[in-house]
Amino acid sequence: MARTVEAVLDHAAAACARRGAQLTPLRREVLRLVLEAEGPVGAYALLDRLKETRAGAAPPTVYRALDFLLEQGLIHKVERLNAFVGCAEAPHGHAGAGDGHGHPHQFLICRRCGATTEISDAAVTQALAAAAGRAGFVLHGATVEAEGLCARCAQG
Amino acid sequence: MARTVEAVLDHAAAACARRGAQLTPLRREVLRLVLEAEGPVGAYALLDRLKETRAGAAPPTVYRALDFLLEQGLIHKVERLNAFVGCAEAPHGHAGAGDGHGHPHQFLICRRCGATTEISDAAVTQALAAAAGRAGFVLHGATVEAEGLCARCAQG
DNA sequence: CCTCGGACGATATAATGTATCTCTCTGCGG
DNA sequence: CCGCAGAGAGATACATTATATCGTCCGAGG
Repeated sequence: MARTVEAVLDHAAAACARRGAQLTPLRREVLRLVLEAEGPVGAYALLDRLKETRAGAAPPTVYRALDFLLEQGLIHKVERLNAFVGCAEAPHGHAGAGDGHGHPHQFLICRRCGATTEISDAAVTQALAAAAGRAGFVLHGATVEAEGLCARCAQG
Repeated sequence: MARTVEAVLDHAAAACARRGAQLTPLRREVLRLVLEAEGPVGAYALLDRLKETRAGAAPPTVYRALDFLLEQGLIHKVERLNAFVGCAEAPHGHAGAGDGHGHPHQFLICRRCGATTEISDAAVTQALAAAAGRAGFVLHGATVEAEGLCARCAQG
């Protein structure tokens, strides 16, 4: 897994460079922390972890890095949790499309175990686009976060 | 408009009573403030307004009332804005269904003027249910918030 | 060399949300 | 009438999330 994360980081750095942005050591470190987390992580949890290697880290340190990573489509914010997760599709490469910054995606959030799964369902995206269009609304992006029980928790 | 709000409040009180809950004067006052607001209102904006008539009001005062109103399906929370709006369908009467607490709904949020429109699109709801089912996910509710330009702002 | 802009450090503060404890009111059984 | 249980609400403190502001460093380009 550690190797995988490093590979994703390298890939992310290359993707940023292609767009004229820089995945600086700090930003890379924050991205690593997000990717290494088991699920969605809060900004202050990241800050605590970041402080282990960067004593001077403060809230803006983390938020600036997170903003950058969001813009680059490398992470997503889970609005219902005020937390962040790595983008499941970032390794496959894509840039600021569909969501203003990022690709169309949806989250399935388990209320029992907290597991958060990213999906990218075309039917949902299309249905929303159609509904918005019907209202004369020009769609730039959407937050779609489902709550319920994941397959594992639903069985138990 | 004032008459309309009062009518909605009376209707809401009746709906609560039917479910064995009470729309107390405090809760009614908070609901009134939400309904009178032009768009989504933050909890602390409500608190400030509430203090005009209830000097002792504190954060828990507002949050408890908001929690109650959410449970009763009389208001919704807009996660992207950390703000609250009256439920567009509450006047027509419905109770905690589809969303864990509330009916399935979606928001269209204008990034220019902040206008927030509630819609209830069956195709979106169904597409999301289908996608969740495919992942073995038991859906309880969903937050669907689109961002873009409302019809008015898109024209200008 | 200069200076300009982006990234980052550092401090402070704002905004949002909870925990907890107490008090009061109300209805109800003794 | 008394006292009790439970909901609603007051009050303080705290926790969490997010932003504002200012200063410094450093590399790119003139």
